[in-house]
Amino acid sequence: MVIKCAKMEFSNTSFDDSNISEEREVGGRIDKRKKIEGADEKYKSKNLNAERNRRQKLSERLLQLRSLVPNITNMTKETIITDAITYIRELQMNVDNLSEQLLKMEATHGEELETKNEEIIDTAEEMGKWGIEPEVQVAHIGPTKLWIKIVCQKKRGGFTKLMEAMNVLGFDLNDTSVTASKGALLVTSSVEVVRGGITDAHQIRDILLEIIRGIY
Amino acid sequence: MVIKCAKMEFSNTSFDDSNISEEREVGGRIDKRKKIEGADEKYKSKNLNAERNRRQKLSERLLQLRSLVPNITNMTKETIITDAITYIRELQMNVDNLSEQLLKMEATHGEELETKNEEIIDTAEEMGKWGIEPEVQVAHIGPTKLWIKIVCQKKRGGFTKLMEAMNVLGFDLNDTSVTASKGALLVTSSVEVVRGGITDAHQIRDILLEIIRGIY
DNA sequence: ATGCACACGTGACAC
DNA sequence: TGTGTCACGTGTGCA
Repeated sequence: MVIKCAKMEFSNTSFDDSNISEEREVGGRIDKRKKIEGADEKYKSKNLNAERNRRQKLSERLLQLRSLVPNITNMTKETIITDAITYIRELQMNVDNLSEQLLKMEATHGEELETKNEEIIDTAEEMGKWGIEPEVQVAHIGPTKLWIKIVCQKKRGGFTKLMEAMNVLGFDLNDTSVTASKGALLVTSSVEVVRGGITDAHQIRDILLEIIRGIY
Repeated sequence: MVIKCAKMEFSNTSFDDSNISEEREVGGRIDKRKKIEGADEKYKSKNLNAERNRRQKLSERLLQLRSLVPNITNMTKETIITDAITYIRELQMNVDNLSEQLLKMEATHGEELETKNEEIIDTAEEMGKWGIEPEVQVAHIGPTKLWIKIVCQKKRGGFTKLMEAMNVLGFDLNDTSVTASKGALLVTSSVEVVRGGITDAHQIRDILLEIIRGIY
């Protein structure tokens, strides 16, 4: 394989290469090739500048890529690309793991909700099977004393929420009896209204209805 | 800038280049430069093969990088690197978003746990302030009838868990009274043991103690 | 024909 | 000394 000498003979015009004909920076190094050049400057390849621009752009891109990759082993071209490859693989694994964890977390949340819904369905079915209907009764048994009867679906934490709600309403529970049976919760309670709490029976009934509806 | 013709004259030995002197694959294209070559083969640069290997390795790396990036705009070297850069940026943003979401989710979970712990501490402090101690009493009031008294910290869902546990133990709750006060929960219940459930009072007491400890 | 992208072989360095 | 990396200027095929 031989390249003909006649075709290789060339020269650059002194115009656009005047800035680099004297000294050229090449990756921090100085290309002193000009020192062995002859004096004849005649021919210039057409795509010389194009090739220079192409090389420059490519080097810039390579530097950009270099700046993106944190793990640096070497400054050489090949290692830049290799590091970029390993970094991309790392990032891909990272994304996979994270999305997997996120999916699991969402799945557990969905599971919880699902089991809760199943519980509700179960209790609702059971209540319906036994002809038990949600019910709230409120009756005055004194100026600040109330008798309350609640029949609702049995649900985890429902009783506690009911208790908290009644505390917030300003009810002081004197005595409470709870019976859980057939998927339903029967609560009878004698309460005393304190701190200017609500005393109107109908209003209390509506509020309690809202509460036991809000639980589900 | 001129490169001397004498220095550019060169040739390759027919040995290690015999496989490529006839035809060379260059990126899917065929380099037919050999057709204009002369017949003189004398000089070979020392690092010719080294440079060839270097270029080959670099091309391989570039191809690897190419295979990793899904979004393809062009097959050119520069676009390969550009696409890789944009892809890396995408992956980084992806990782950031995912980890942020994960952090938020974990934070909400941690919040819940924290509030639960705060609740426990509060009830424990309140109970201690009022001199209320956790307590479980079990007494026989018939062959298959038990009277149970439980004093424990008030905790969301604790009562329901207690009920479920007693259901699992084979207890049928005839009547139950619950009083929540001073951060404590007082439960008195008369239950009937069915389906060959446990009837030994001490054993039941230990189990109930384990349960109310397991709740927290 | 014109521009573009590429591989090639080479000299110059750096370690 | 050699080994490896680089930029360079080209030749060549393709759109």
